[in-house]
Amino acid sequence: MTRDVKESFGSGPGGPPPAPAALAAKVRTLAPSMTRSMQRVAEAVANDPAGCSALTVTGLAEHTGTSEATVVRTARLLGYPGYRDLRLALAGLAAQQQSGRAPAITTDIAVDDPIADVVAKLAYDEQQTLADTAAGLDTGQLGAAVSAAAVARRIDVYGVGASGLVAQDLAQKLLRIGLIAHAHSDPHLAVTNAVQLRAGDVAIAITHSGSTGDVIEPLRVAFEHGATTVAITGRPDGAVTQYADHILTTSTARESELRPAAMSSRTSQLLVVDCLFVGVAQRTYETAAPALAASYEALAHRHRR
Amino acid sequence: MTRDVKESFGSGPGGPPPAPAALAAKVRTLAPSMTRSMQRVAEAVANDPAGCSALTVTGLAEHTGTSEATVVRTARLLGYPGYRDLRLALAGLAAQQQSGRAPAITTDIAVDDPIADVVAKLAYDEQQTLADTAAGLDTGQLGAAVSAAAVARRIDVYGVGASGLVAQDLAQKLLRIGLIAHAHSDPHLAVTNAVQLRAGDVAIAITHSGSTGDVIEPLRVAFEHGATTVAITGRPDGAVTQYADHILTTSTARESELRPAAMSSRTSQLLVVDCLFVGVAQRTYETAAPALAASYEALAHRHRR
DNA sequence: GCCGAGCCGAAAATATCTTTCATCTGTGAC
DNA sequence: GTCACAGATGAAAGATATTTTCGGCTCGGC
Repeated sequence: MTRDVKESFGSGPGGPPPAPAALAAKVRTLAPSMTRSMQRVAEAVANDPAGCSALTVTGLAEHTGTSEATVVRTARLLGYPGYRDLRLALAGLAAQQQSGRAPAITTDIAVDDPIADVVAKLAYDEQQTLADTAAGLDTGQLGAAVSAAAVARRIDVYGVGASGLVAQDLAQKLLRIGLIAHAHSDPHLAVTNAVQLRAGDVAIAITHSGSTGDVIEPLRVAFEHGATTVAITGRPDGAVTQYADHILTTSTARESELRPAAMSSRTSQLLVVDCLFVGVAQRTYETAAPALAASYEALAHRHRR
Repeated sequence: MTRDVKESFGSGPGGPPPAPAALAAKVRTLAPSMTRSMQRVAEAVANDPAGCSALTVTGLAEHTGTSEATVVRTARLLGYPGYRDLRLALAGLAAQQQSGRAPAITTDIAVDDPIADVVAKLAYDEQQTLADTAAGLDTGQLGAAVSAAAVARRIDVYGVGASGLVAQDLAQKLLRIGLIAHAHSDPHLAVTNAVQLRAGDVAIAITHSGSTGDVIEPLRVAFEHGATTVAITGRPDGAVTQYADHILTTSTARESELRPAAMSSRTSQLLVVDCLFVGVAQRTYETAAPALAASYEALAHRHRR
C-alpha cells in the first residue's frame, strides 16, 4: 500500500488512483498550489478527518466558511472523483487513527475510569491471559491428560470457589458427550467419591493457588487409589502437584485491587478446560457427535418462540 | 404495580451510537433476526467491506439481488441512520483490515487436528470473541445496569445450564464486595424469590438464546414487581428483552461440531459480567475494597503451606 | 480609474438515498 | 387442501446530497 503513496503523490487531479491514508502528506504537498478557500477546506480535512467525515458537502462548506463548489474542487485536487469519495477516504483514515492508539490501555483499572475504559481494559487483559495460557500450556501433558480422560470409566473434577465453577463447566461438557463426569465442590463429598476411584478412572483438581486443601485432599485420595490424576493450577510447584500425574499450568496476569486474580485465573482455567474437552471430543468422536446432537435436541422445547 | 412491557421490540436500532469496527460481530449477532434478503445484504457487507463501500445503494442492491429498500432496512437494523452511514463505517472497517492484522488460523477445528492446533485455535477464537464482545457492548446500557446494581437492596441473577455458571460467578463476586446477591439455577426457586423483589432491587437474566423460558419467567416476575431488570443475551431481539430495562448484548462466534456455541457465549458472558462487576466495585469502592480484603483474609487458612 | 484573469459562491441539474405503498410469499388455522 | 393473514419485498415517488453551471467579485496591473 506504500505503492499507492508513491504513485499518486503530488499528482493533483491527474493522479491515477486516490490516496488511502497519505492524505495529510498530500494536503501539505498540494497546499501551495491551492487558493485561499481551498486551503481552508484542506486544512480542516487534514486536522480532523473523523469530524469532517461526518459532515455533508454543505456542512463542511459552512464549517470552513466556504461553498459546496469549493469543497468539491478541493476534493478533486486531492485526487478524488468528488466529495463523496473524499469522505469515504476520510472515514477510513479516522478508523485507522482510532485503532492505532489501542495500546493506550495498558494501565491498571482505576476507580475513576469511565465505563468504556473498563470494558477495553478488561477485554485486553483477558485476551492477554488467553495468549499467555496458550503459549505456556504443555501440549505433552495435555495430550496425556486427554488420552486418560478419553478412555476413563469415570471422571471426577474437584474445585472450590471460583474454580468450582470451572470444574462444573468441564463436567457439564463431558457429560454432554456421553462421558461419566462429576464436579465436586463439597470437600467431604469429594473425598467420599474419590475413594470409589480406581485405575482407569481420572481425577482432575482445579486450583489456582495450587494449595487449596479442600481440593488437594480428594486428589490425594484418588491418586492413592490408583486413578490417573490431573492438576490444573497456576502454581506448577504447588502442593497439589505432589499427587498429580499430569500438570496443566494456567497463567496468571497481574491483578489489582479492582481486578481480582480470580478473573484472569478463571479465564485461563476455562481455556485449559476447553482444550481438554475438545481433545477428548476428538478422541471419542464416534460417540461424542451423536451425544451432542441429542443433548441439543432435548433442550429445544425449553425455548420460547 | 405492573409496568408495561416494552413496545420497541425486535428493534436493532436500539443502540444509541452506530458501531465503528464491531460490524462483523454485529452482523453475526443480528443475523438470526433478519429476513432472507436482509441476510444476503448483511453477508455481502460482512464478507467484503471494502468492495461494498465502493457501491451505491442501487449498486449493492443489484449486487445482492435485492432492492434499495432492503439495503436501507439492513443498514437500519445494524444501527445506522441509513445506508450512507453504513457505507462510511464500511470504509473505516476496510481501512482497518487493510492496515491491520494478518488473518491467522481461520479454519475450524477438525477431528484430526493435533493437540497443539486445538490449543491455538481455541485461544484465537476466544480472543476474537472477547474483542467482538467489547466492541459490541453498549456502554450506555452497561452504565445504567451498573448504576442500578450499585445501589440495589438486593440482586438476583438467573441462569440455567452453562449460563447458570456465569450467573453464579457474578453472584459470588458481588457477594465478595459486600452486596446481597444470589444466583438461581432452579426455575421454581427463582420465581419464588423474584416475587420478593421490589423497586430498588435488581434482577439479571443470563441466556445466550434469549428465549430460555426458565430464565425469562423469573425476570418477568421481577419486572412486574418493579425491580430493575437486566438481560445479558446474545439475541437482543429475543423474548427475554421484553422484560428487560437494560440489555447487554453478548457476541456469538461461529460454531462447529467440535466447538459448541456454549464456549464462545460463555466467554462473552463472562466478560460482560466482569465489566458489570468492576463497574459496581468502582461505584461502591468505599465498601468494596475492605470487603474484598476481608474475604481474602478469611480464605487464607484454607491453603496448605 | 479601467481592464482582465481567475476565484468564488448561489442556484440549477443530477445523482443518490429514503420513504411509501401495493404486491407477493410463506404460514398457520380450519 | 384451501383461505386468510402477517410480514417480507421491490417499484416508484419523494427527499437529500452532490455536482455542475454561470455570473458576480476581488485583486493586481496599467
